[in-house]
Amino acid sequence: MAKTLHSRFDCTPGCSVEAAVSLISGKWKCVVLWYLLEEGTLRFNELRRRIENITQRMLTNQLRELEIDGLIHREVYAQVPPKVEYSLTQRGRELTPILMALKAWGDAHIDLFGKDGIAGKPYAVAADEGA
Amino acid sequence: MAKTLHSRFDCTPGCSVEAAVSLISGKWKCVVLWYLLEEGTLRFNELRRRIENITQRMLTNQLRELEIDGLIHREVYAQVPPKVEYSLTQRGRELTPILMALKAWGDAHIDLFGKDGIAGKPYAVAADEGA
DNA sequence: GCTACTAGTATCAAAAAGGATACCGCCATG
DNA sequence: CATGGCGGTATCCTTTTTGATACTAGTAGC
Repeated sequence: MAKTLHSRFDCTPGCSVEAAVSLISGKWKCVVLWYLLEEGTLRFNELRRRIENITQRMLTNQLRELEIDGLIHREVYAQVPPKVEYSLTQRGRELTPILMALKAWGDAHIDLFGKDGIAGKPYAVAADEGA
Repeated sequence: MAKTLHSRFDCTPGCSVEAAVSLISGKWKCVVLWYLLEEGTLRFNELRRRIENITQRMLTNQLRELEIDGLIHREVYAQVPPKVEYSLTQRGRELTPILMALKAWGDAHIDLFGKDGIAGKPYAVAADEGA
């Protein structure tokens, strides 16, 4: 299977695959992206309540990084009490195929992740069908 | 755009998207996967020479993790000098759509990553087209 | 007056990831 | 005899990431 697709591959260090992965590698980023994809627009505490277990610091953190990377939009309303809404940018919405592919793969191989899921590390059960 | 896809989304903490991402989040993992996808089977030092800048320790490390996750196959030949061949498992090959989607996105938004690429952090240039 | 809500910060500590370097046995080559 | 290729380990250290906790300002409700 190797030789055929050879042409368009060029994963030198710093390639676009690496780059794209790095944008969604934060511990909670894909969850945030997923919720925003699902619900369109959410306020800070709405996200916080949905995600559960995430600390305020981490949520702020992940949101900031996603914003810096141009994947989400942050809308601040000059009110009191404060109101801040988060939504996907166009660029963020374009991640959809990636998220879908990830989900498809994850669902197909869900057996890898024991009952404790990815959080609890031991997703072993190596598959040696060789090459 | 939100309401329509609602049905098959269920990104609770530990969802399959998170899980899948975590398997390719290592610093060199997607590069390794890419090379194996491209070339089919490679020996340890062949990978090492291709990747450049990776230390022996990190390569061993990433390969071990990929093996544990069932994405690559490690074939040891009882020779001297030693010979160890790495290749993708079926499960690993099924990552292809993900890698492709990542590459497509990365290529489309390559402008995000300044001349120093992802390695040098500052991929700013936020895009505020709102939602 | 006390409480809670909003969307955060600040500070500290712990854990995980990554990097540098040196070393291993064994063989072939020079 | 020294060197290099092979596929790693072992050890130590630094950086990055994540987590826990406490704090902020201004308003509303009790």
